[in-house]
Amino acid sequence: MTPGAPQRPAPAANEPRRRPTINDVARLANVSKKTVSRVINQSPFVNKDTRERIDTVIKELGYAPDPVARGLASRRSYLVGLIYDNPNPQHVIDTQQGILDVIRGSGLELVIHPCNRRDKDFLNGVRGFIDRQKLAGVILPSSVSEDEDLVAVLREYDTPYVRIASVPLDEPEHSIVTNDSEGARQAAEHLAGLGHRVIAHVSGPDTFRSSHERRSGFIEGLKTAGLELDKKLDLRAGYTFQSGIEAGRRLMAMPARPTAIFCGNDEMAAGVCQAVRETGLEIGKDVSVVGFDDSPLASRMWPALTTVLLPIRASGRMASIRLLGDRLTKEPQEEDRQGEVHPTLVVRASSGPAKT
Amino acid sequence: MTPGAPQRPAPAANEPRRRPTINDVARLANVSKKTVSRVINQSPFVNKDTRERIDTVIKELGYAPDPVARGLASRRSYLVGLIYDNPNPQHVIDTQQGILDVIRGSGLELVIHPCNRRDKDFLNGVRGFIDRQKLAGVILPSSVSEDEDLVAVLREYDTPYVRIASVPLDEPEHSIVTNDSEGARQAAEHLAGLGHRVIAHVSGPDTFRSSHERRSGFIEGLKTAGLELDKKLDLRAGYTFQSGIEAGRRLMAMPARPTAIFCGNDEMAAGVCQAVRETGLEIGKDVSVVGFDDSPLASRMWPALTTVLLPIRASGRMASIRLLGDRLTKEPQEEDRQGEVHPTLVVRASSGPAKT
DNA sequence: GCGAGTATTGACACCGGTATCAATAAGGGA
DNA sequence: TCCCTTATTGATACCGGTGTCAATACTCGC
Repeated sequence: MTPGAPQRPAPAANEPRRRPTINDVARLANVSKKTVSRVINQSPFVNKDTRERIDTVIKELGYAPDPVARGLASRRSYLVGLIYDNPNPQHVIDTQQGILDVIRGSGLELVIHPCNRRDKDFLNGVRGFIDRQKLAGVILPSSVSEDEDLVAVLREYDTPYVRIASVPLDEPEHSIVTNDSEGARQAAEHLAGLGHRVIAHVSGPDTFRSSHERRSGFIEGLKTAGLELDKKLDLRAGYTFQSGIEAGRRLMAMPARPTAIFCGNDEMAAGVCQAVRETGLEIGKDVSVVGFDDSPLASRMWPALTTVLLPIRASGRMASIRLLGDRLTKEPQEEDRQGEVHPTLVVRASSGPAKT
Repeated sequence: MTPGAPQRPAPAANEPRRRPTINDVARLANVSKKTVSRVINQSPFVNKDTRERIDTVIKELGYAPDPVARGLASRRSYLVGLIYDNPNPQHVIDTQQGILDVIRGSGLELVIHPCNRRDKDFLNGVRGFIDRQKLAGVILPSSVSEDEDLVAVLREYDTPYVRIASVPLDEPEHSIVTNDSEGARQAAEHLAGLGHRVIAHVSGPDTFRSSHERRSGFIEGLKTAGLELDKKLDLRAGYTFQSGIEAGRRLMAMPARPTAIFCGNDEMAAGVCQAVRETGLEIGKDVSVVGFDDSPLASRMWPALTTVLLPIRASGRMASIRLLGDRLTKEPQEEDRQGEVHPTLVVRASSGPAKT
C-alpha cells in the first residue's frame, strides 16, 4: 500500500462485510486493545485525550463490540431470558414488550423460554437453558415467579433474576409487585356501590398466589361496603374460558342467584357471561359481571366487560430495570424505577345497577 | 497430585460450579481438543474406537459444548431470530410456539425482535440486531415477510432466513406458504351455501398481501357459487377492531344492506358485530358474520364467530425446519416438512341461513 | 534534585471453541 | 520389502473480547 492510501482498504467486492474489531480500533488509534476495551467499558482510568482519540476512531469505523466475544471473555452473555408458563397470550406479549421497551438500544437481546410447570421435566429444560447461555439475567413473570424450585436453580447457576408477583416476596430487591388485591378491592367496591348485595366470586386455581390475592382483596372490598362473601358463592375454577362457563352455570342454577359476579380473570368472565346468556338473562342488566386483566377480549365482547387493568407491560419494564440497571445505556423513566404497579378498574357495560 | 489421585478434583465447596470444557474432555480421553471437536461435530474422520472413548468421557462429565464459544469461533451463533411487526398477539405467540416446538432440545434459542415498519428507523434496528448477533437464521412471519428492504438487509449480512407468506414467493426454498385465499374461498362458499346473495367484504389494508389474497379467494369462492362481489360492498379497513366498527356502520347504513359479511380478520369481525348490534339486528340471524384467524376472541364471543383457522403454529414449525434442517438434533415430523399449510373453515354461530 | 505515590498504558494469558495444515500410522501394490 | 495412499490425529493459530499485573510517565513534597 502506498503511503497516503486510505487506511481502511475497501473490502473486496463479493467478500461479505467484515465488522471492525477491537484490534482495528486499537491499530488506528495507536493504542493497545486493552485501552480500547477500557474506553468501551467506561473505565475511569483512561486519559481524556486518549479516550477522545479512541472515540473518534470508533465513530469513524462504526465499531461496536461483539457481544458474543464479550460473552465468552466475561462469562456473561448479552441475553436476557424470559421464562414463563401458561401463556395468557396478552400477558406474555405485554411482558415481552415491557422488557424490550427497556433493553432496546443497550445491545441486549431477549430470549424466550416458555415451559410447562406440570411437566416434571421442566426444571431440566430450564437448567439447560440457564446453563448453556450465560444469561445476563432472567425475568420471572407471575406464571412462574412463585416456583421456589425454579428460583433455586437460578441461584445454583448464579444467574441474576427478578420476579414479578402479585404480592411482596422475601426478596424485595429482586421483585416487582403487581398488587392484585387492590384491583379486586376496587371491583368489589364498584359492585357494592351499584347496589348489589348477592355477589359471587369465581377464582382461579388455588395453586396460584394471584387467586388468593384477588379473593382476599375482593373480600376486603366487600367488607368496606359492609358485605360478606357467602362461602357458597365463592367458586374455584381454572382461569380458563371453559371453567368459567361451568362456574357460571352452577351459579345460575342456584336458588339465591347472585346479581353480580366477580371473576379472577377475563377468560372466566367471558365464560360466565356465556352461561348467563344461556339462561336468557342479560349481562349488565340482570347480572353484572366483572373480570380481571383487561385483555383485548374485554373491550371486544358485547357488552364490553368491566374489568381490572393490570399494567403488565410496565411491570416488565420495571423488572428489566431492576435486573439490568447498570447495563442499560439509556436512562430509564423515573416512573419505571418503582418496585410496584397498581391495578385500576375499567368500567364498561357488563356491570350495571342492581335491579331493586 | 499423587498418582492415582482422582483426575478431576472436586471443586471447592463455595466455588460456583464450573462447566466441563472441551479441554477437560480431551485430557480425560487422552486426545487433542480438535479430535473432541470432531466428535461433537459428527465429523466422519474419527476412528470408531476413539469416538467411543470420547463419547464415554463426554457422558461421564456431562459435557455440552458452550454455544457462546462455538459462536465466536464459527461466526454463527446458536440463536434463531424472530422479527415481526404488528403484534396480533395470537399470531405472535403461535409463531413463537411453532419455532420452539422445533428447536427445543437442539441447543438453539429463540431471540425475538418486534419492530415497527412505519418507523423509518426500523431497518437500522434490524440491522443492529442482525449484525451484532451472528444469528443462525431469521424467521419472517407474514407481518414482515413481504418487506423487500428487510430481506435485502438479511442478504447483505449473509443471514439465512425463511419467510412465511400468504402466497408463494420468488424463493420457494426460503418460504412457507399459508394459502390464505383458500380459506377465504371456503368462507365465501359457506355463506353462499347458506343462501346469502348480498355479501360484503371488509378487508385489511391494501399494503398487506394477505388482504389481497383473502379478497381474491373470497371473490373466487363467490364466483363458484355464481355470485359477484359488488364493489360498493368491498370495504377497506385496517385489520383493527375500531376500523371494523366503522366499516360495519357504513355497511349497516346502506340501503341495500348485506345479509352476510366476510372480514379479513377476527378483530374486524368483532368490530363489525358490534356495529350490527348497534342497529338492533341479531348476529347469525339477521346478519351473518365470518372472520379470519380463529383467534381466541372468536370462540369466546357471543355468538361465537365463524372463522377461518390458519395453522400459524404449524407454519412456524415448518419455517424453522426449512431454516435449520441440518442443525436440528431431533428428526422433524413428516407433516412439518411440507412447505405450506392450508386454512380450514370453523363454523360457529355467527353465520346462519339467509332470511328469505 | 530525589523518592514516593498516582495516573495511564500495554504485554500476555485466557475464555472455549473451530480451522488449517502438517505429522504420523496403517494399508496396499509393485 | 519399500514407496505411495489414505485414514487419523494433533500442534498451533485464531475468533474478539476481558483480566492480571507489571511497566512507564507524571506530579508532589521535602
